[in-house]
Amino acid sequence: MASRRDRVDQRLRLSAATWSVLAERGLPGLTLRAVAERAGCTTGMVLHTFADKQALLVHARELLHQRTGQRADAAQAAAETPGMALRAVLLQAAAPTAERQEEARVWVGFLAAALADPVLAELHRNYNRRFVDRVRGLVAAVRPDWPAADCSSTATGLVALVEGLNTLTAIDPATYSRAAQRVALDAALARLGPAAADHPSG
Amino acid sequence: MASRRDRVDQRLRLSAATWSVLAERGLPGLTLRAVAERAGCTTGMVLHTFADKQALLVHARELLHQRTGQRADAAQAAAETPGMALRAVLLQAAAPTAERQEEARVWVGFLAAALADPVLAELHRNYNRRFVDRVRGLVAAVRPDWPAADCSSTATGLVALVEGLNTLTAIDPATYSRAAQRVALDAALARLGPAAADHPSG
DNA sequence: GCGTTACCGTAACGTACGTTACGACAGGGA
DNA sequence: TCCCTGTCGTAACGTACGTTACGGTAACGC
Repeated sequence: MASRRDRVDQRLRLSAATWSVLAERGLPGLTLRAVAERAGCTTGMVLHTFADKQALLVHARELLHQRTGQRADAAQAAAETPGMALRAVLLQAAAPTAERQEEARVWVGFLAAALADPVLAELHRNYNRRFVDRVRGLVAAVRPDWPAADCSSTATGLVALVEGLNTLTAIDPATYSRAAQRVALDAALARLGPAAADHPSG
Repeated sequence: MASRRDRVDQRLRLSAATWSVLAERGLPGLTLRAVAERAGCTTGMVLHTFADKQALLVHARELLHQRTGQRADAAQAAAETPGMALRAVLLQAAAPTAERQEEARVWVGFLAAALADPVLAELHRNYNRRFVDRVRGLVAAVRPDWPAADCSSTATGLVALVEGLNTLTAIDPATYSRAAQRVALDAALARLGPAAADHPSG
């Protein structure tokens, strides 16, 4: 066979371009032509790498999940105690750095797309439940004395809070600043007792 | 002039149809033709009532705000204590009745649209800040001893939680059931002291 | 009753979309 | 070297969109 270019790298670049366009132009601006232009190629190449638009969307969605998962892993691994790990994981999921703010916009875009696309909806549910599981595990580590049901409900509540901070930050960063997010998160974590609130730098 | 039909009623029906289509087909499915079909008329009539698609979107967005505001007013007025009012307002904003679940989907659609449309974004910010103000006032009524800054941060946190419950319910009603929402909300309200948690029926 | 005026359905226009077909080109195997 | 297979840019197709122009129609003022 001839000129076997790096397909994996191409898929990655294209889905990153998808992401970039989605963050900048929103869901209506996400067209194959815009993605191709952003990636520096043509729509022909895009549809040679992905079967159709949905395949591109799905891959970009998986990429988003992969990145958030890796960052959560890193935050969790760097923490010294379960309480700090829980706080770090939640904070990085909601923190509005410039890069994260772009991710929040992309997240909202995929959420809206998922409302009309069963495949994306299934992905979204799976990824979110995985995140809930992660948080539930950390909650259980912080409060081993709690029954499983309490850990579960606490986890869903914390995830909902983070999700809400995410979406609200995407549309109104002025009201939902980084400081406001931290305060809201620490207030929720205070319910877990002093162990979770025990953090050095704030 | 001739046959002065009820323009106000027409605008209301059309924006309701916009809403209905948005809930059912999502943002990509929201076309003038779909709205016209749902409203039982033609695109010509739609564009005689509204100047263009964005005007229709704006009106539908205002209608959504109006309905949520009215329901919040009702919940607040029916409560006997400030604590119960706060809980009722937050619960009705997050509660996944069938009608409310449709509203949650519409809300997400408008949110995604606002990310690419400055006019809708401005509306969204204003309406959300108004809701935060409402919640802040209720928090201050429940805890008059708290400084304003604490009431403010508590309000933003509660709104973020409700918003997160809303979006997550829209995409995954199984995980975020009505019961799960109530538990998460009551857990957050418990931070305000026993006054807010004091509710008769649950 | 008739002219006028507003209303709204019909039909078309231009554009942009996702997708497809085709041709040029470049790298291995004989 | 020649062929052959895979790659990707080009160009077009059909469709659906937002929007506009136009004509018929029904109600008021006189």
